[in-house]
Amino acid sequence: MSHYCHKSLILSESPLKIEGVALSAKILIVEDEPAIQELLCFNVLQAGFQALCAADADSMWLQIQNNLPDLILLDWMLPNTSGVILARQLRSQDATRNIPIIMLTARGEERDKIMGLEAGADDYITKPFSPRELLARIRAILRRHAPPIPDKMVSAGGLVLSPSSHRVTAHDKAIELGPTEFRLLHFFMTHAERVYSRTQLLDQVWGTQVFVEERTVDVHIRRLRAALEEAKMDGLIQTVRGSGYRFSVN
Amino acid sequence: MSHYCHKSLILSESPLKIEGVALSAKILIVEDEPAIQELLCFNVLQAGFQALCAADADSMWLQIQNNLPDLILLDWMLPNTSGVILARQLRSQDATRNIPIIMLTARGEERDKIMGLEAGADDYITKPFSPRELLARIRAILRRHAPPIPDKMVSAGGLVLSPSSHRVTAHDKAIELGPTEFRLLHFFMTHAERVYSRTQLLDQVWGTQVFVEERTVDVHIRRLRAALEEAKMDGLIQTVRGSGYRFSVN
DNA sequence: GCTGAATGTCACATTACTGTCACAAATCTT
DNA sequence: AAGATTTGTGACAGTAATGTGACATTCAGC
Repeated sequence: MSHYCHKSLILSESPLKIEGVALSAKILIVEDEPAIQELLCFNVLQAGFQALCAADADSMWLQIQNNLPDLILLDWMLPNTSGVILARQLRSQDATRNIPIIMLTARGEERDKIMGLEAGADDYITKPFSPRELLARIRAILRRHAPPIPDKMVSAGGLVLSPSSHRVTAHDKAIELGPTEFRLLHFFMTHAERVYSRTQLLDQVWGTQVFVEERTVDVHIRRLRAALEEAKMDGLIQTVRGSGYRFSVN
Repeated sequence: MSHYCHKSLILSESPLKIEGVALSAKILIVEDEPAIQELLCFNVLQAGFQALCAADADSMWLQIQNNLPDLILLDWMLPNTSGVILARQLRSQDATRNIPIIMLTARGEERDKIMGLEAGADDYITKPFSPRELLARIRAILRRHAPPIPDKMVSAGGLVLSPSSHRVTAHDKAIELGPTEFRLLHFFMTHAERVYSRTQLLDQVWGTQVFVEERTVDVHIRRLRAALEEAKMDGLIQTVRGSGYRFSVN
């Protein structure tokens, strides 16, 4: 019989979001083996998600009817049916078409994996798996399938930067930037008219974990300047000798 | 049971600030291992922060209720729970949502680190760590989360000087100054209508460590005058023969 | 394993700033 | 008025800060 995991209320207090991943995401676990179901459930809850459980196809559909999940963990082998078939069925219905599926399979053979993916799974994971790996996959999938976050577009000095699409345009013309230069420009655009030292920029753009030379900032500033110059957007980043750099529309 | 570290009053005497970081910041240490807690506490206090300690989740919440910390050092492994879960809970409450968290983890694996960050930690540090590293991280995080210091704009005699953007303008027109001239003008604008000897200016603007010729002041005064004159701002700096210089709007 | 993009680092080039001097100009003293 | 003292000014060289090209390494994707 289908049932909520008994722990499902512990951690699903508030629907907060971190980095675009809805932490309160509902995850439907479809797995007939009780021990494994329990394990999955525990890990999923531990990570702060809501967990719904089903042991067979019927209870799965029941759960879905009650409560549309954000992601489905689907066992390859189920009583009377298989995960591949269920995946096909899920994909064929409008309501469930866009719910990502992670397939759980005991067999490590390449062919199975491919078949699972062809059947419509977004990812697969082979048993035995580490909780860490499982959760990493879940997060990755959720992140990928997250509804396009209302994009916090930033515009300054004729530049338009869209964090979600990772694009920068000047006069509707795209500017190609590497990841670091993108973050650097993003930071500058959201902190214009203020001087930042190399150390501050390293903290803000690179993070505190990495330790790179301060002069590396100069190099990236140069690369960013070069990219902006190519789009005829010179002079936006000014050097303040002895202090650092400043982004300014003047 | 929760408790204040017994040394917590020793070093938290004056609420001085360095580089915009409030040194009197309250840091909550959540760590069950007594030896490590003691070590953390000691280092944190040594650095001039206030330290609060908790050995488990309950005492953590108690501490928070009593005294909202500015930063939380959170152990990855805690009795009955984990730092990841606590981090999520902290993030889900309005009162604690914006308190930065540094995760302490014994495991060096990349995946754990990433998971810790995804859980809402702002930074992590792997045991064993050096006190220097720990404090560097703490300062960096505090610096990053510090409310942007309101820019202490200075204006006098038609000039506007903004330390944070490192700019001087006269009638909305920028005036280009070198570092020393900038500091000199900043000092004058904040100490107008008063005569300063060359020695005093050297102390205030150059610092007491350096030893340069007194006449060097004259040269910089001249350069500053030239820059101001170019912006049609003459006569702001007057020579008081035999005594020094004075900044005055007349 | 190969390939290409991204990145960090270095060495070297270039620039900006600074301090000092010599001398000119101004101001004071007698 | 002449000399003494103080300040203004232009030039210059040394130095520190920044710009720049090249290179090695890493890493994902194939």
